[in-house]
Amino acid sequence: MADVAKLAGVSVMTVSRVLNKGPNVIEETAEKVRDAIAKLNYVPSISGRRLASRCSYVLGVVYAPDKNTGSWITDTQKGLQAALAREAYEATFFPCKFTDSSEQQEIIQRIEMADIDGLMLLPPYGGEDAFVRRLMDRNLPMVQLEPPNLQLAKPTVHFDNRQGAFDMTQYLIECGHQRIGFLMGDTYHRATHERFHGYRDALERNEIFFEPALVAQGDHTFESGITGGQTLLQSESRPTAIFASNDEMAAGILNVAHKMKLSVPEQLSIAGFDDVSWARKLTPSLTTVLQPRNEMANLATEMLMRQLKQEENVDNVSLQLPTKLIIRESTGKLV
Amino acid sequence: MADVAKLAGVSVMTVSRVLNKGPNVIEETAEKVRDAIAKLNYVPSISGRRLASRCSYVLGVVYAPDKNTGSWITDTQKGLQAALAREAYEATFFPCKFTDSSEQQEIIQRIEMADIDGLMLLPPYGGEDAFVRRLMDRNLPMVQLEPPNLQLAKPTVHFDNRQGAFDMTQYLIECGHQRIGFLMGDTYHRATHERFHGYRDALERNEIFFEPALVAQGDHTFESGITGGQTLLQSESRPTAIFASNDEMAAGILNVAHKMKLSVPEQLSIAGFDDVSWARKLTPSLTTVLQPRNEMANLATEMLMRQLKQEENVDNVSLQLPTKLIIRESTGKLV
DNA sequence: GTGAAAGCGCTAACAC
DNA sequence: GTGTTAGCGCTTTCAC
Repeated sequence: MADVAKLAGVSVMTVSRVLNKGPNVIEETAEKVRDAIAKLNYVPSISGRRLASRCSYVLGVVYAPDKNTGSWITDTQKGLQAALAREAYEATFFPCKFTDSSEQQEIIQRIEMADIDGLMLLPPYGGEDAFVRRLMDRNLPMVQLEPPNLQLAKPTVHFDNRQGAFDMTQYLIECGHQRIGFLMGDTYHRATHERFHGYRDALERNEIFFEPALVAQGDHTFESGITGGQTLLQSESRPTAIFASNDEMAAGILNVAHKMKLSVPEQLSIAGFDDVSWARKLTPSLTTVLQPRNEMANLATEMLMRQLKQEENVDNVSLQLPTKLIIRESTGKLV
Repeated sequence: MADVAKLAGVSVMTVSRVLNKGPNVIEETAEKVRDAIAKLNYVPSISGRRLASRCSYVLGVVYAPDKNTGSWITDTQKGLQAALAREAYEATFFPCKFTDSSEQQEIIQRIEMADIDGLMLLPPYGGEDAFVRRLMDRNLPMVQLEPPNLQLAKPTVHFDNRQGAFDMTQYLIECGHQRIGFLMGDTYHRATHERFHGYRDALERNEIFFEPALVAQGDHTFESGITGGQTLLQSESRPTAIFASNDEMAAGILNVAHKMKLSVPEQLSIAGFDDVSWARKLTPSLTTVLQPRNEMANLATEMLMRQLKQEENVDNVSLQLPTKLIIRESTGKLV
């Protein structure tokens, strides 16, 4: 930078101002500086800037690679990176196993060491989790995506799961289904309850009596889709449609249906939730509820950024995003 | 750090030495320093270290989120993060669209700005690509994962695709198949040719005459699996098994088979390559070839690290990793 | 074994 | 509008 200043015949301060698009630089001077920069092939040192400005221009992202079997990470990264590129920020990732507290301690240490300006929490983190509370104590600007618990998690960006599930159930009913099974997800997660509510809302709206026997408990894994699917399909009064609380489980039910020689959707409709990247690649392709995850990450990043720049206090912001019904081949009228 | 030094009654230099596990610190002194660190809840500033040591402790990863429909990124991140955690390094990601050269210019700028110590290139990058060459000119330590072209890409870590494809074809033959279709991937990619070679090797070994009519051209997408599958299955002398050059395309063929009411694997065996995360969630679950991608990333990271530490010159290293046959439900004997 | 001095490349604060 | 001074928190170098 000193070289640039010398070549441009100005002080380093002016160079710095040009670089940061600061005010108080006359266009003519700025031009000279830019010329010098180009001539010297100068690239500013982010480390120097970080140290001097006490700001790292890095956002941390905490996620659980093993739990996020959906496209959470990939989708999130897309939205995140789009927002970051605009602001010349970077991201650094903290993969967690989401298991024991000794790991939590270690992650917290890594986060502290990493020198980040803000933190983004992906599911299954969030809410009242001891882990999150410890992070909040560090009072690092933070935003939680689709947290398991909404109350204790502001600021947050989350989906309207209830409406999404309502839409799906309503659609299945309109297809002529009256006996609609529901495969629940992990009960500790907020979205699970919301989706179940949406399902019940739609039944009620259509004056269909809710039958507990049509509900099975899963845990969001493919395997639980298989066992849950078996439970529901082997019962005497088998449902004509099953709505699974996520795509993984729906894939498991698809597998069960195949083995029971039930053709989908002619004899059984199957729907999922999430629209993971491979939902459309299943056979038959899966009807599901799209969560605009990259948009979520984009918005969350912007929120974090506004907070960092002190443009806005977002402590109480809780942004809710709509979902979208994606109708594919796995659902339809009974034949 | 100055505070720690004062409290421990030593100089900052000694604190630094303790932190970096440097030599020339008597255990007793080190203990005092550690106590002070604990008492003050001190966390060293990575920015200060970076600036002073002219080393960022960050590795860059270039990848194409839209092209990597498989589990490349997720798997790679696992292996990468495991290796990084050991070395107290971080990673920063550069998502690319892999399209026009104006984007390439921009990415190169972002890479320069990012102040990274080394670079890891994920497919479809690598080889003789102009983009890569420009990166190499920066002479930043670099390692390429499964590059499209091996010759111009050292150092590299890649899979033994030919052997993997041989194993799969051999297995299909042992299942009793004689007419085995092959769905090719993008021809610009090295792995495509290797897999095709492996397929032909196995045919030859078993004295099965190679029939060009049994080969269709795809481009690694699900859609090309559908069109390719249709081509192969609508031909008069339809194959009894199809080996697709990746899982995406195999999923497409599965879809075609379903629509043609061909039961898999009773009437048609279908195999893929890659073992993406959702291969086992297809119905029937997909027989495929596992690439230990996280191990690859782990090894690549270590190579890069050794290079950074000048422990080893890896300029000519080209590490080849074995693949593994994963037999699931989509293949079997003809019924 | 330990410490003092200098400086990494930048920006904050203020002076002009 | 622009420059000067000081210092961010660490490591390097060299002296002791």
